[in-house]
Amino acid sequence: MAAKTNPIPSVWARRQREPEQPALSRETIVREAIAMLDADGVEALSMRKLGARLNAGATSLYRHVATKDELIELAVDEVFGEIPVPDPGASDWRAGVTATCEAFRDTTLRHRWLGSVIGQAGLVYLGPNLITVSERMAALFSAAGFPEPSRAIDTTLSYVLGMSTTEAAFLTTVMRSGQTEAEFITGLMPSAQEAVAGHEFLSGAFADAAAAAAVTDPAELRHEKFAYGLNVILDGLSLRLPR
Amino acid sequence: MAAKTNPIPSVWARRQREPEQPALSRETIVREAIAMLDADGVEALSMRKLGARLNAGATSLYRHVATKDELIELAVDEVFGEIPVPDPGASDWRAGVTATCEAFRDTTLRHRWLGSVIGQAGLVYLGPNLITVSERMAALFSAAGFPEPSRAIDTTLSYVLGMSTTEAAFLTTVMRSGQTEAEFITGLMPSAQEAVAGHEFLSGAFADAAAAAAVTDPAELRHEKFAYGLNVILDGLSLRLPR
DNA sequence: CGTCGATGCGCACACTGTACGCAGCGCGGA
DNA sequence: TCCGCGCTGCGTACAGTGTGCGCATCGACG
Repeated sequence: MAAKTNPIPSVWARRQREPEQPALSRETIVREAIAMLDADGVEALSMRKLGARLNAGATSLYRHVATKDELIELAVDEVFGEIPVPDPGASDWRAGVTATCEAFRDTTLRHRWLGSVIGQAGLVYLGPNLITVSERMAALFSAAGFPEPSRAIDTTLSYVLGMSTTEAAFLTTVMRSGQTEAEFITGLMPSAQEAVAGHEFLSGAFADAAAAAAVTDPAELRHEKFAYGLNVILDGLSLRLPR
Repeated sequence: MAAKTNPIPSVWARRQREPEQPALSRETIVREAIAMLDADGVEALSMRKLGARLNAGATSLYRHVATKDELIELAVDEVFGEIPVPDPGASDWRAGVTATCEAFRDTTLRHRWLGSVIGQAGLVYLGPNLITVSERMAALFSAAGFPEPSRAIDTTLSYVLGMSTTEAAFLTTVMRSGQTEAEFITGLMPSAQEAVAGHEFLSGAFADAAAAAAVTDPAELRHEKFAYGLNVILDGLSLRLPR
């Protein structure tokens, strides 16, 4: 406080204080926003809290980012940058596409807010990283001989998006409950049981699911479910390969 | 105002005023909420505005609905009630599943906010109408002889959800622009062109898409894309039918 | 007629995104 | 060396949000 009311004696001492503090920049803002989103979800991200986290006022952020929505767009494209897509020729097209889809799923599960905001704004972002992912997937499908690579991309990514979003939302509610996934599931069973009561076919499916949950790690079950659907799609696609 | 400060003379006259006004009930609240959501999207729904629309105060709604999120849950399940699922035996299983998925898509496009809120809360709603849809789809797949109907359901619905969500988000931004879909697309082309410049495969796909857009109704193109992916999935599934 | 439960409402609180105008710093020109 | 200007950050302010709380009213029932 004394330094503040009388800045002269400490002025150049303070200059040297934090040479690594990069002030405010679009990159640090986006990075920290992603950290907050990862930690507490999309409704916990507020400009004031983000500013505080960067030792800045809320409105300072607006020098680097036009609006909160734009910030989120930037965050979305940033995490799309985490998705690696193998080169065609590095392997079987199926292996390449599978790896890409798995990476997409991993990213969505690592950043569980992705599903919500994509639901609000769609995949229409056109951010450079998403474009790169698309381009490399197109290369994969083209090299495999698919006549309409973009159709294949749309089909696969829609599936991956829908499934991962559902998974991410589920995991979010699990985490909010403070329980492990297995605990949450067993806790949910009574009401689920009741919900499917009287529904002939669902009761059967429910029984099967309960049996499976009793012996297998829930995360593994989820992954298996994801892989099943992905294989269905890849099978369907390969029927469309010429010859 | 006179009537308000001195209510006596008009009191029983006023009672007869609007005998059809059902006061406030959970159903009317949900219905009106859906209307607001349809009109202006999820971020335009506020308890105060909804209350005003029902000639009520904002907090009155809380007598019938615990929280805004719960209200949205109710709205979601309500619109799921619009999805008809044919009986097994009414037709080919493929036709039945296709009809269901088309209905799901139609509902999502009619209520374009669905994608956003499902992204936030997942398909974990367990509302009665969604359960009914699942049950009837399970019946469809079971009757066709699928050994694991729930796997088939998860795969198809994930795809439909992902694709419809993306479509809905796109349509929302189109509407916000005040243009028709075709206008919007042609307006978007320059920047899209620029975005894919330097990306070999995407440029090809872009050229194809532009050519197609020039001769065909965009809505039809979207539907075709949806149907393509759905057929891919159904093809993949039918490989899993026992013999 | 008296009471009670259900319903609606006004107020208040904490919090949001963001427009606006001011304060300070560092740098280019005189 | 000094001046001025543009860039950055901040404090204040405004309109709007979800919702807890306690009061007023009103219909039904004992």
